[in-house]
Amino acid sequence: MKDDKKYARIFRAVLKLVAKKGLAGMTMGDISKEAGIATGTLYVYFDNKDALINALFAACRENSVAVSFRDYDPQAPFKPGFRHIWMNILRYRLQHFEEFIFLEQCYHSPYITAATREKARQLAEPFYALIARGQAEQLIKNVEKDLLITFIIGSMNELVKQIHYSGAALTKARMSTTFDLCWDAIKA
Amino acid sequence: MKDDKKYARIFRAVLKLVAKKGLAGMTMGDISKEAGIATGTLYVYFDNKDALINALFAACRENSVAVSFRDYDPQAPFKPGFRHIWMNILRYRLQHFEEFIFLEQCYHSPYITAATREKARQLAEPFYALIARGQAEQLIKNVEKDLLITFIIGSMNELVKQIHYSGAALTKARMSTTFDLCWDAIKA
DNA sequence: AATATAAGTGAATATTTATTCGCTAAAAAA
DNA sequence: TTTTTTAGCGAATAAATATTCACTTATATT
Repeated sequence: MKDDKKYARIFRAVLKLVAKKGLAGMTMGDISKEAGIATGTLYVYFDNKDALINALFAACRENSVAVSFRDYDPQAPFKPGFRHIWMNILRYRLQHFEEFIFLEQCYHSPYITAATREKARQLAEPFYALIARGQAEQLIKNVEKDLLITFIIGSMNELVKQIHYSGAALTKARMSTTFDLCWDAIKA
Repeated sequence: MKDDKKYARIFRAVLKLVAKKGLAGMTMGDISKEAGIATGTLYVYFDNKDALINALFAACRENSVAVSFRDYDPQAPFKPGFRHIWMNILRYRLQHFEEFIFLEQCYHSPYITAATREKARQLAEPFYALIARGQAEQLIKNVEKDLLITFIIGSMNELVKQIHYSGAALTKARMSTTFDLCWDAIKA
């Protein structure tokens, strides 16, 4: 019986390796060694390297969305709700930096199939709904949602990298400051 | 005598291939074929694949900074000057999307050596100086420069990708709108 | 023009890496 | 318990890829 814990170990190994060597430099041998299993065992769990990466990508994307909306109360006023989600995302990406980098690497990689990509795109729906609400309440600029979302996510992603690599501590003050940048950009 | 035009052809081939197949999927054979030269010739111009990629990375980084400040008048008032630079960057990245993607791919790649990376970092100096001026004139929030720069660049990069992939035309109106998002975020 | 030096070639080689396979050990079914 | 099925192994194989090299062609030097 295939072991769920083994899937987890393989995934963890891949995340660690991608952060260190990039999708390019990571071999199946590296993965098996890092996971503490035989190379052949990887092929018991996955058809090949592509399948492995696609499976991990899908899992990470799904997880990412779930985490974003954790403890979000749709009844609460817009701005605190938005702030809560924004903080969720920032915190999670910083605390699971390897997962974040893996996703980033995948977006422009030929490993990810069109099908996997399309699934990932659909997961963005809740974010569009969120922005739509903000615009309906006239709290957010009436600008194309695509532009707003990319602006929000893009600035955050780069901030995550900057904070991580600079080794700066993520104080509450710094989080608030960076959120304010974002909010001032999009507020009506 | 080594031919400058051949360097250019090799570089152009790499940019095209990376956009299509990623740093990973691009072989030396691919490059020579795309550039219309023999595989061995690549080794006349570069020691190996790593050296080739590092050289192109350095060239692109330098070019990127030069382009950013093209026609910038330091005597002009801050906001129009900043806007000019911002537009330079956005336009260039959209018009030279392959170059942009190549740089993005390199940042997290093991191909890029620590030395190359350090050189690239130093090129960012003019941007820090620009932000410093804006803060001195009290036009820009008094927030850590690192955070501001990553915010500006991060949001722009994601916008470039979004616009490119959505196939949306880059109208003047859309450029103005996106600049306003950025300015509202950082203005004092 | 003759000679020397350097660029250009692409098939051959070396290396790296994904994948397979015969086997053993464990787990499930009978 | 015996049998069957499945997980796990890692050396062996196959495929892909970087790099070399003996040779040709072009360019510079005398």
